[in-house]
Amino acid sequence: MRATIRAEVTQVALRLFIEQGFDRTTVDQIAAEAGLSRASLFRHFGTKEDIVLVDLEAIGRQIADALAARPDEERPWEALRRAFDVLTRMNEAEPDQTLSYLRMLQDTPSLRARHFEKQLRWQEMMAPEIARRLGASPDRPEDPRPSALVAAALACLDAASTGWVACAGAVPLTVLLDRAMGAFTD
Amino acid sequence: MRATIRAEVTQVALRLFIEQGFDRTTVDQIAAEAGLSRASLFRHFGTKEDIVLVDLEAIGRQIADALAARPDEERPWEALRRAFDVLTRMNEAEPDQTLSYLRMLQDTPSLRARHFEKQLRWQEMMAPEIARRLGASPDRPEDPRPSALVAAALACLDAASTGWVACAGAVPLTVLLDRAMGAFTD
DNA sequence: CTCAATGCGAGACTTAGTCTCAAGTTGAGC
DNA sequence: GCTCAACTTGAGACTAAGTCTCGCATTGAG
Repeated sequence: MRATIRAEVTQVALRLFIEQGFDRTTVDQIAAEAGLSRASLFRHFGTKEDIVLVDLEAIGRQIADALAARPDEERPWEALRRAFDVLTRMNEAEPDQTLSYLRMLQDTPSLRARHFEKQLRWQEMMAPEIARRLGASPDRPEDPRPSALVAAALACLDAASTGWVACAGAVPLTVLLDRAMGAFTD
Repeated sequence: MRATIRAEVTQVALRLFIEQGFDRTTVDQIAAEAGLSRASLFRHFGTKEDIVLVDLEAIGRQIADALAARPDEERPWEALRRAFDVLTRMNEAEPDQTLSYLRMLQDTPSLRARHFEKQLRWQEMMAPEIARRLGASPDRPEDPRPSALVAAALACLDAASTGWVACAGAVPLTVLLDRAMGAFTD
């Protein structure tokens, strides 16, 4: 099964990355330990970074769905905040795992970079819904407000995550995210 | 002179990247056309991306300085907006050049990724000043507000830049940036 | 003029990522 | 149970980025 293989490779890679660091782990090593060839590994995951970032694709869809499900009368910023509950709930379900994952993410430049690319896709998934709520016509790409709002919300999410890792999860992510996103309405 | 060599290599690389695309241009080709060895090129620029992104370091410092020079009574968001005038002035001075530069940036994933890394450094340069203005104690890294505000402002800048490229520079960047950053205070 | 420091080029080496080809696996239809 | 087609895999060559070492040249201070 495609999904099973991928999940297993991701598990192996995650362990190795946390044990010895992302850069000191080669794709060959991951392939060997996961019991498949280098070539096959690259067929399942486009890049080394994707091995531990593929799931973000699905998470992005979940967030976008949650956003679309928010009531129409809710203001965009509030709707975005609530859509992120998909993530905060994940954090609270597996705090330790999430913490080491985020730590690895934050101090590995190439992973940070790819993660940002994934968030750009999240942005593309969410922006149309925000544009709709703003009453912006979709054929006016020069209106930067939808992208700006979504990207800013994601920036708040990143800032909150960084703070969460910095305090080792002592302050709940929801609180930090409220503080970050609340810095605008004060 | 170090700076002279670098500027010349950057010029050559910029031309090649725009002519044939970033990915279809090899570092060897740039080195050959610029008249220096591959090894030397990598001594001046850490990566291929840096060849056209090194200057962002200095621009970041300029923006941070501009931010620090804003009056104390100005609200953080407004101060950030004004600090970006450093950039909008650059855009207006060389519209065509900036346009093709931004176009290349936006449709080359690896450049986008590195550009984001540079902006993270900008964020680190600006955040302390915003923290000061918020009266946040610097030894409380779990306060996500300074990072959130700065990152959100940069997100607005990116959204505005994207819009500016999308309309081929028809609407001034300052207008788009005002619109993007104004989406929060409405 | 000498010596030390610095900068450069040559070239080997590692690793990510792509591509091709041949062998194996699976599954539908007979 | 058999066959053929479609898909998957592994082996291995290949490209290109980035690192490292070493030996040579240039230069600047004394």
